[in-house]
Parts: sequence; C-alpha cells; structure tokens
Amino acid sequence: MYSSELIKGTLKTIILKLLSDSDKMYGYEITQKVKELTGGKIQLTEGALYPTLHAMEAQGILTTDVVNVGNRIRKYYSVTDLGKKTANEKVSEYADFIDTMIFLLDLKPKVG
Amino acid sequence: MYSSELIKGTLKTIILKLLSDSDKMYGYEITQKVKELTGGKIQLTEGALYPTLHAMEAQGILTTDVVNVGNRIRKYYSVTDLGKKTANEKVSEYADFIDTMIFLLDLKPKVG
DNA sequence: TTATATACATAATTTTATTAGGTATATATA
DNA sequence: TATATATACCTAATAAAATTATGTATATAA
Repeated sequence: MYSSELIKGTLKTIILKLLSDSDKMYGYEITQKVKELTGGKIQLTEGALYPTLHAMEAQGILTTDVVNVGNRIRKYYSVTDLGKKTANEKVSEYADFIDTMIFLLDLKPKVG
Repeated sequence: MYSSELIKGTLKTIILKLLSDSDKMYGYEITQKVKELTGGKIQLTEGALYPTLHAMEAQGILTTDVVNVGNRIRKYYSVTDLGKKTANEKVSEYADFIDTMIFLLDLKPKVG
C-alpha cells in the first residue's frame, strides 16, 4: 500500500478507465479489480468509492443498472457518451501530468 | 494548469526533491522554480505551501535560516539528514506509484 | 502613482478521503 | 451448527489537504 496521500485525486480517473474498458462493473468489483491489477498496492476504500460513483452518476458521466443476483443486489455502472469523453480527457491529462512529474522528480532520463 | 485534484498529495515530494538538489531555497523561490520547470503546468499555492513547510520543519525534516535581503525577509529551508532520507523514500515511492498508474491506466506498452 | 513582483503568513472554506458504523446474504471452516 | 469471511450496498463523523481570500510589507516597473 502506498501512503494514502499519493492516491488522492486519482480515484475518478481509475474508475473511468476501468469502466471504459469493460461493458459494466459494480462497485465491489471495481475495488477487487484495482486490488488485483496493482498487486494490492492500491486498495480503494468504500467510503471514497461509493460517494464518488453517486456523484459521477449525478453528473451524467455514469449510468446504473441494478441487478438481482440471487437475493443480493448489484448496481452496475457504465460510462455514458459524456463519460467516454471525460474518461479520455482524464486519462490524457493524467498521462501528461505523469510526464511532468517524471521530469520534475528526475525519475528517468529524457528520451528524444 | 492541471485540474487541481491531480496535484494533491504530491506537494511534499516536490518540495523535498527540489530542496535535496539545492543547498537551500525559500518558499517563494520554490513556487517560481516549480512554475518554471513545469512550464506553468504546476503552480503551487501559498496557502498550501507555507503550512506544509512549517509542518515539515516541525517534523525535523527541514531546517530554516532567516535572512534579511534589503529590508525584506527571506526564510531559507534546507533538508536535514532525516529530510534527505525522507526525500529518497518519498521520491522512490512516487516512482513506484507512477509505474503502477501507468500499468493501471495502460499508458505505455509494458517493456521487459 | 499605480500596478506588478517579491515575500512572508493565516483564516475560512471546500474538497476529498479515511474511519467507523450500519444492513444483509452467501459461503467456507472449525 | 456456529462462526468467520467474503460479497455487496450505503452513510455519517471526522480528518487531511488543498483552495480561496485576506492581510502585511517592500521593491520595482510602467
């Protein structure tokens, strides 16, 4: 696990990237997928995740589809057209930001 | 300028990196240096910078040296031994974090 | 003389996350 | 069978970290 401050500000970008690459995902599934993909280095907390998902739905970035699995509820989220646009913007911006940070922190030799 | 959320959590790392690479710097100088190095893409706000510098001094990571320049005051900050250790840790952790984000967001083809 | 740059600082507010707590079903294990 | 763990949702209280606004004051450029 990284020190908590590092993950700040990346939540929306992560959510949008995962949802853009899949048809639909539910909240718990997102936490497990991120945990799996990062080898446990990033573990999203529910207290941050759910309010963010709700906010993104309210903004028209995501839509939901509630499904009953046995007696349990699953709320699937998927990106709207606006969500796809937002996802591209967020990911591109983050890619640019990473380049800036790599340069600023002198993390790798500049190529080209 | 990046959307403000992205910069969150990187402030201490940036400060420590700049101060580790120079003998000493003062607050305003740090803001200008970051602005210059990032082509204006990252502009530290004073409301975030000064309280953070004070906290880092209180933690023994930085020491200060107040200098009169003309009739104006400058408060130079430099890293202590603990600060150098902390700087290395922070920068390494951030480098690792970036690698994780690059993979998670599929930003570059994986090499090796 | 007036705006901008330099240089410090804090207070009120906002944003964003953590921590803690709540509800409930399904499954594995002792 | 009892109990712990995993699945699956959610919110409220709190904390952390930043923005925005404000304040003080000198130096310099227009």
